Amino acid sequence: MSSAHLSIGDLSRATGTKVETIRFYEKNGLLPEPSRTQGNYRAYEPAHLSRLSFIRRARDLGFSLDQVRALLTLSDDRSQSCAAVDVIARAHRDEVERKIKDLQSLKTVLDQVIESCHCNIVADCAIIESLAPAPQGS
Amino acid sequence: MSSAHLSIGDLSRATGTKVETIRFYEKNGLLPEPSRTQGNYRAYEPAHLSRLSFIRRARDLGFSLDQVRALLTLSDDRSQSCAAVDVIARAHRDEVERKIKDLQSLKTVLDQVIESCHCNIVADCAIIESLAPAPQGS
DNA sequence: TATACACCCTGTAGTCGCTATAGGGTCAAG
DNA sequence: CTTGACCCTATAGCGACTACAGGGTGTATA
Ligand SMILES: [Zn+2]
Ligand SMILES: [Zn+2]
Ligand SMILES: [Zn+2]
Ligand SMILES: [Zn+2]
Repeated sequence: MSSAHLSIGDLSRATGTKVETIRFYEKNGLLPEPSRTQGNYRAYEPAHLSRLSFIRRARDLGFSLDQVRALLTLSDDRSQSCAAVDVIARAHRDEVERKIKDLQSLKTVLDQVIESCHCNIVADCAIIESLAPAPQGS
Repeated sequence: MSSAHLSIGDLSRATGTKVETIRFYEKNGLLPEPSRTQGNYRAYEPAHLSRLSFIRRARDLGFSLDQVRALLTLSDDRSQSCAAVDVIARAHRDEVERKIKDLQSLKTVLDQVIESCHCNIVADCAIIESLAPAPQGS
């Protein structure tokens, strides 16, 4: 029946996840504890592999571990409304959107600062000047 | 002469930096240790305030503490060429640019995933489906 | 003078999502 | 019988703070 057990290294290779990370997910309640072999090795079922793939895809999409935990719980109760799923996904997208905007205005400032530097000595450097609040002298 | 000493709270209010963060900067060599009062309180000079402002502005622009440290060192030796300043600033801008691109393609995927959800039950949820690698049955 | 209160001190531990050791045990092949 | 790949636990580190715990200081007021 259970001849198809997978080692932690198998899961690692199958999902591109470091072995330590898989153990970390287990310790943090994202991946259920598998059974063990005689030699105390973790022996995973195919369901573990599915679950780990789910976690990794969600992580690749930038969901936090808390969000992944919530998504996993939701996906386990398949008769529920998916409204809660939608809330999590939209909240995450909004945050990504906000980060993009923040970084874009940051880049605008950086571009200006860098543009203003004419590569003289530090005393005249516009980059440094833009960081320093006021010249110390006078 | 030195009647204008500033307390750590003064620096905190003047720069919008938490007191603990100021002590953290000191411990990590970004802000030099100030003299102390009789009661062992930190007593800052105006130069400390300038330096802290510099740090904060650089942090606001997203420079890492290592980069800030380097910028501070460069700004202290005002006769140097500003080429090194330029290198740091451009490297940072490139990284910001890269992050924007990464987040934009991430957002594209999230938009697609969210768009595909028609708010039925979890069993049919396109968001969950896009995370799960394959249905367990069959 | 007591005491309340705001402020300061040190030191340590927590956050997030891993990653990297240290110091061992297991298992199959040669 | 030893090598080597794999596995185990436990702990500490990353970056950049933040949040205590458990005190001390300094001043205004009842
Ligand atoms: Zn330049
Ligand atoms: Zn310059
Ligand atoms: Zn929906
Ligand atoms: Zn849905």
